[in-house]
Amino acid sequence: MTDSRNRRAAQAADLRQQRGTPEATVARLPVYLRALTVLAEQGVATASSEQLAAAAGVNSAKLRKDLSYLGSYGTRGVGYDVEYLRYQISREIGLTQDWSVVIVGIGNLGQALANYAGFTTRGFRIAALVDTDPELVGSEIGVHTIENMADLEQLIERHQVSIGVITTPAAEAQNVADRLVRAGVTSILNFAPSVINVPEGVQVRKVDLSIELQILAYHEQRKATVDGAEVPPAMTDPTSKVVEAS
Amino acid sequence: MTDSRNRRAAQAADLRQQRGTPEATVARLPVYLRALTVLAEQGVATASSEQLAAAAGVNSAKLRKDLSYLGSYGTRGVGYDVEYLRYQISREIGLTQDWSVVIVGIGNLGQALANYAGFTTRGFRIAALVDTDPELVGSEIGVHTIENMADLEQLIERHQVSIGVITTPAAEAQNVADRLVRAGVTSILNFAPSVINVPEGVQVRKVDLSIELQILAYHEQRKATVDGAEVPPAMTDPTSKVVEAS
DNA sequence: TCGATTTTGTTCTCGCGTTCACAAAATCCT
DNA sequence: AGGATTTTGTGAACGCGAGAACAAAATCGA
Repeated sequence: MTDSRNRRAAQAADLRQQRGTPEATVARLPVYLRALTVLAEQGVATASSEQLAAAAGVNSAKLRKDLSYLGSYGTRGVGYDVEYLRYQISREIGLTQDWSVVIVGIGNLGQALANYAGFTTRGFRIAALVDTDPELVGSEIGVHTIENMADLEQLIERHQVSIGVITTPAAEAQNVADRLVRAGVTSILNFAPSVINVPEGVQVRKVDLSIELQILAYHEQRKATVDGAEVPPAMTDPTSKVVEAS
Repeated sequence: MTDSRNRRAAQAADLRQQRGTPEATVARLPVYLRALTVLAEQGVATASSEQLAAAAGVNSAKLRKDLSYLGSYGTRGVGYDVEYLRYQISREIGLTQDWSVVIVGIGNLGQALANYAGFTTRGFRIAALVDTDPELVGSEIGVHTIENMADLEQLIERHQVSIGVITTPAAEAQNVADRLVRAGVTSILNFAPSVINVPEGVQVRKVDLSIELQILAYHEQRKATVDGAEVPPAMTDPTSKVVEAS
């Protein structure tokens, strides 16, 4: 009785006051933001949860619940004011201020990211491009000059960088991450195909092309084997006892 | 009674026989595979779930449960044979055969992906690079020649492409996806910053740089506001009605 | 002014995924 | 040979997120 009352109270507190927006919701806010931007460009002033959800590719109940974590920004019977909601989400995400980003490793991918338009759009600013290769250091990409990896710490301090993007080979990713963290970076976006360890309180997100492809391959194979019933061959005797690796 | 017996039986069936590997597990298999490859290169023949989990950056119980969906490939008291497990996971994912991939949109990102080494590694083969820009068509990237978008369908058929990678601007992504699907592609990896709709049975995975950055920004802001207690300003009168936000 | 209609915000239920904890198997040591 | 030790495989509990469903608010029309 007291129990159920407490639980209900805790749940209600969770929902709004206790500053706890679920991770799953946070991950969708940028999607809603983009959908709203598209609608705004089309001149739409007000949108229902149904319309918004369709534009964002999600269920409308889920969208409403997600938005309810930010506050009551809709109007019953009417919908959401596009501009207003857009601003509120921007504010919640933290795009009302600029974040300085450093890109470490200016290979193919690093260059592509440096040129990526979506990067420079409101909210993020490339503070520096960094590489170890003496051939690259000093050359220019767009408006940026590639800086020397030796100066990483200074650059981070000077430009107040809080977000680091790692586009180095896998072997160097951990080392780069360590240096970023030591220099004060507290969020890392890792494109290198390796797991990196960071201290508590540092956010890491990972983007891995080959993992994505492999997940797709898994489903492809499932389709193929269900249809054609082609079963992959077993490995030649799983080692006599357990080992004697090939 | 009969109910609970049925449920228990169903659960047991789920676990191994009913060919149902949970999505969350599937998404981690590539990570385990990479960890195993690293261990193999270091000459490690056998690894415990604890070691493997550390290398993959996950909890050991989770790893054991994940692997149990594939079968009993470990030895109690000993651990897992690295080469054997590596093969089993490869087989489960579907890397014992090659998958043909087409990349549509050869801008900065498309070029970077085309050159990406991890792409060509075992399991995936770039069948074609495609773009609409007449300036690009015919030029070469590595061993590949950029082909005309008009020939997309023919290329897909000729090379038996089952996986499409979209690296076009957002505005064209849906159109490209439609054409890919109509031509027989059943898996899509979408780098364009837009939601794409596909029919049932077609797998889509989305990689979005700016969404990742925004998620990081959210957490950065949370850290900043918790520490410094800096509260973002409210919007100037959010439309006459709706509110008058505090 | 009052009922009908629309659409949000929220409660409730269900299922999935994570984690704990332990029994079952395999090895090692005496 | 047999007990001690290691480590897997899995049953069970738990927490989070998804979705259905509905009550509360706001508008509209008569």
